[in-house]
Amino acid sequence: MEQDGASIHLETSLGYLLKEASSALRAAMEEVLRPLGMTVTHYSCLELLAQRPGLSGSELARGAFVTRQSMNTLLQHLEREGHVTRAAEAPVGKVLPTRLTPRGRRVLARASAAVRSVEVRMLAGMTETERADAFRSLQSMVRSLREGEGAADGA
Amino acid sequence: MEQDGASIHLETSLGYLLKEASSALRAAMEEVLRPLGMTVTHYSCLELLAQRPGLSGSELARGAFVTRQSMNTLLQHLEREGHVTRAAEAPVGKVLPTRLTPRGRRVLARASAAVRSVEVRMLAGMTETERADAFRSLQSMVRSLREGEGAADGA
DNA sequence: TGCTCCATGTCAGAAGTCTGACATACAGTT
DNA sequence: AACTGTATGTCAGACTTCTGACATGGAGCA
Repeated sequence: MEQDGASIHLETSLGYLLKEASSALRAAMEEVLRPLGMTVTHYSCLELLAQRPGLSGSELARGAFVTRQSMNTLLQHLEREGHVTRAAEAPVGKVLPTRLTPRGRRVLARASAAVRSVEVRMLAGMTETERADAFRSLQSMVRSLREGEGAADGA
Repeated sequence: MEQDGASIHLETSLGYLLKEASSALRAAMEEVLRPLGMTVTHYSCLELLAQRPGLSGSELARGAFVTRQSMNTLLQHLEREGHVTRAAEAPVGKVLPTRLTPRGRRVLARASAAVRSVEVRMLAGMTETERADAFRSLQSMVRSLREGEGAADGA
């Protein structure tokens, strides 16, 4: 409620601000997705599949920024609800291609519109310059962070 | 790994990029925090308390971008470990001020250094212009998203 | 004063995500 | 061909966070 601002270097931290922005976006997305019975991860998975049909579970996990175990759980859920289909046998290796069903496509259409409205609102409050700056600097951030990661987990 | 580029508008979405950057930052932070036995939320709470002693649970929750229920759970945990102390009685209203213990301060010092190294790495990969651009545009994003939050009209 | 509205702290249960572990499949090397 | 390394899918269990609900304390107003 009351910011003195003086001693708070969290307020000047780019990392903190990034988290704040991401949190605000997520909250806004969840707000419009909830009436549709969907979560953000849910939607991300479907959107990914719409744009790149046949993605594997692991690829979807990377695209949605969760572990492949979490994505596996989600996929089982989505398959049970008839939103996606997975090959019973792997055509090659162990990779199981996943695809949207017509029903999944319908659900996604509504969700996509809802999410788009959020992104539109976000962009509407920014100048053209700010949008370009945001894109460039965020890409730079990702690049920097990925560079020195190697230590812990693979890939 | 390979972008066909044509149909993937996720790659040009500012929202997706924001999520990607945030995810990369979070992963990098968790990687350096794990050896210290801390999580990001854990650290956020302590850092908040160091900079604004006496914050209430709800205020901490907002600062760490979690629900007050989650923060409550975390605070009980932190109190049991002797990292923070909470007044048994509310001096005013129901608000329970929380403070760091000397031990909490020591733990935070190490965590803070680790997190700072991540932020330094992130900033090092960006030009001075990019940093300023990132700050300005992210603030703009947050502002836009917060504007229409309560009014989740039936868009 | 009494009433309404809002914020806080907390409990309980549900849901989601993560880590750890294992078996399998392919590529590259020897 | 055999071995090593990497990647995938999956199961199991633990942990974290969330939603829902309730009681309490204070501010504002009739």
